[in-house]
Amino acid sequence: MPRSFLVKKHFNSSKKPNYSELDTHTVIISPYLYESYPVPIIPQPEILSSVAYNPITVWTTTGLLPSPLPNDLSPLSGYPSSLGRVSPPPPSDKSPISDEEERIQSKLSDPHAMEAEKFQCSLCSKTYSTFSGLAKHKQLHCDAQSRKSFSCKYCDKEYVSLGALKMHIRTHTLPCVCKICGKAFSRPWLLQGHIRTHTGEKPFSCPHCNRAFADRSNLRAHLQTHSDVKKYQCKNCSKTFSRMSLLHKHEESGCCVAH
DNA sequence: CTGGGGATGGGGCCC
DNA sequence: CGGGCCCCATCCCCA
Repeated sequence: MPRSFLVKKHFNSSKKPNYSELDTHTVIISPYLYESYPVPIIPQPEILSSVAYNPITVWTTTGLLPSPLPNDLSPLSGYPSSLGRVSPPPPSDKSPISDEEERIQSKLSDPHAMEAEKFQCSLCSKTYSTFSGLAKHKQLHCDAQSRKSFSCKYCDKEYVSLGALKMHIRTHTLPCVCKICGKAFSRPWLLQGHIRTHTGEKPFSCPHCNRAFADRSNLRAHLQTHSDVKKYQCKNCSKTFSRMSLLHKHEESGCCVAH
């Protein structure tokens, strides 16, 4: 489910950035974050398989989608397999237009080649028996290309800004690696939050009770339990819930059907 | 089945 | 433009 209006679903008419510049390097969080963790009981990432902990290689070497972090390497049970949700890469790499123009030029100079092969669009792989057919098709693409669009090479998502795309690509490359358990994250602050699960640090305290939380969102969810007013109401039975997910569960359990 | 905690993902916003 | 943080959402697990 897209959570941003920036995400565009349509797939053609994409503008490809220079991915060699987008691929980010592994980020190791400052060692002081690990100081309160007594003994690393799980192998350090540097002695673990580079295949397992270098997600970049997963897509570039296979082109398909095995799980970047095999389940048996995940030290913490019950992780939602977000990695498994990653969509497979598009079937073919899109080559620059200039390359294809070169190819077409060489075909024009070789009539036999023209008969033997079809003209293929570099953007959507559609093929045409004639050059003019391809040219017409590409005109449509050019119109579409005038609308700014940056598409991900790992999945079919598109973004209106390069920055948004770069941020998204981190969700594939997962450059932030936990030194303790080797789990990889897309952003440093996600890793920091994860490290708190090792250290037990809970910086977010509830003002109404003694509970503390490692994550602000979880504190916010907890605060709802102190509130008399539940934010989420079932449209059918008017029952209210403290969390959207609880309302969804309620609806899925058949309330809406029953009414 | 319900409610709540824990962990995580990911786009947006601000500096 | 990038990093850090915010906010929302989701999933899993357990009582």
